[in-house]
Amino acid sequence: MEGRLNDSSTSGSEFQEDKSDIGSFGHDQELPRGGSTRGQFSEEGSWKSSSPNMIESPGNNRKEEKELESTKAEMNEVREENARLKTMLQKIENDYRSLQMRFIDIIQQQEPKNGNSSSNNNNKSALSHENMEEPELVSLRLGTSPREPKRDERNTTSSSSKTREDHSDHRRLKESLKLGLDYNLEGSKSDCVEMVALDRSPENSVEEITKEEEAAGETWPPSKVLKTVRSNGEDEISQQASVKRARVSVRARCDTPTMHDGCQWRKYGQKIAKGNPCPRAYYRCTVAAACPVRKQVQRCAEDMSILITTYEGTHNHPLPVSATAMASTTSAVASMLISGSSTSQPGLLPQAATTTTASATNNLHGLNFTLSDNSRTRPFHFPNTSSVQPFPTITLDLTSNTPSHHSNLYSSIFPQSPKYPSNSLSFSSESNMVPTIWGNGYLKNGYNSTSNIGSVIFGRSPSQLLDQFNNYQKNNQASSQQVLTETLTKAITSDPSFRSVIAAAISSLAAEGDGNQGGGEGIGQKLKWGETIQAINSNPLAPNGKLISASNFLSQQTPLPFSLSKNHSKDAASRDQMN
DNA sequence: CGGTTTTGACCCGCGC
DNA sequence: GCGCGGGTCAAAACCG
Repeated sequence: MEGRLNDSSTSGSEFQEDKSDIGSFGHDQELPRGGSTRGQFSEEGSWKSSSPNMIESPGNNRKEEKELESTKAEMNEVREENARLKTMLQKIENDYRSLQMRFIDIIQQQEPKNGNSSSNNNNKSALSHENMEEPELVSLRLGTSPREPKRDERNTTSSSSKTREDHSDHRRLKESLKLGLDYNLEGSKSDCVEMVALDRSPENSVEEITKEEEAAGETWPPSKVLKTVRSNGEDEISQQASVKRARVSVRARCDTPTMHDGCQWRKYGQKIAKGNPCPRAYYRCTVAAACPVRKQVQRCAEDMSILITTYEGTHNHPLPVSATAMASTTSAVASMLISGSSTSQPGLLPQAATTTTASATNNLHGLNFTLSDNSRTRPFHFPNTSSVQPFPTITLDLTSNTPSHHSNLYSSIFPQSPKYPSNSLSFSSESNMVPTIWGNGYLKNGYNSTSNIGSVIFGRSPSQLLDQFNNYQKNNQASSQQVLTETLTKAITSDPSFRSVIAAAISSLAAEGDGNQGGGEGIGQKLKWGETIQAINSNPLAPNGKLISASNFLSQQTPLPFSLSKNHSKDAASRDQMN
């Protein structure tokens, strides 16, 4: 897979067909594994050419042998690194456990004092209290609350370490914990709702960053805000906002006009995009009036059965459980992109940043994803989307059973326009792990507190994912959700790579401090995974107490201070202002 | 009647 | 400056 993007960015669309099978190639999953942790594979012409599809002439055999050797060597390196990462993860888990215990102790001590002060505090107290009772039942909200960013400065040292420092400040303590990880008892519906009530929109967070407002999510209207920002020329704000606006694109086979992702959408526009006879539909989330989330839906011109849904923004409201799957997935993936695209690029993909190929592929413990830097290369045109991609875009491809095309679609579908010289991150369900499953519509009770829907289903083949997806669409039954939950739990607990991914997402969310991602995923995003959460939460911790950029953490184990890329923010900002 | 969809117009950025 | 294309707006039409 990895090679595909390279190919796509350098060779043009002709390669799409040839390499389309690479993804299903047996060791495809194996090779990338861990490769992402370094980006060593990024310069691999060798990497990609190891693919059988590349063997088109006898002369290639020799070359291929060499490449095979080098690839093996790389694999060994990667394995070693994987081992290191596992060790590190283990250590971090232990750290987290101790911190968690400490936190519980603190809560227990503080609880009697604070009693019933404010409603919010009540909520938090309740949550904390519940955590004490069942600390292992943790709900994870992959989005940071809008407010978090503000506290992020404090919390860049990680929520955990923060708790150590501020024993006296109960509220801050709780809030800091809320930042990267919301604790919640899954069993309590009301808790879920209230938790969400604490959520604030990402954009709000942006505003709050600058205005230090304490107002709740009322100030939301994103477009309004943006317009105001535009008029006021507050570039920084808009930049910050735009930085967050990574897009997550999901490709899946779907017969219906739009995928059922559990959210309510209102169509506000339709346009025929150049190069694709199929109209592109624009939807807004209508679950909440001011929800900034939008999605674009368009059929793939190459394969009409493939529906490309691009999500942008973060929900600023509680989501129905059935919607959290997609929301949390996109949020997590987007946050990975955001964090990785700016700061980690040099670390992750040194080659990508310096070579003309400007595209590199990696694999995250079997989670294939690709970082492509098209800032220098002119991505070949793909008929489906000639549209400029103002924001970094991640593609989740669930069409891996597609015999062709898709291999290169990641790069082609979302050619990073020169306009936005950032990395794009693509996931493929071709890997043995990954992606997403959707719920279908609302559950009867709105929020199903008892079903801890895993939003990301790993350890399944693409076809399995699709099957599950179809099941979801057809049946919309809690039973299948239960299956998913189990699958998720299993995957999470058994596969450190997933934990790493989630850790990346969380750490990036926390590290960004822009509070964008999260708000909304709120309640529903409760990943029931017991101790796994520990690893996730602790991963971001760097030795120096600072949060590691997710990608950096994953890629190099080297704690690097997180910083936002100005390039990104600027470019994205200009786009943002359009809204 | 309220919410959603449709659809032409409009705005904006970009490239030439 | 102009045209193009993407994205959004908003009035009208549609629907349950």
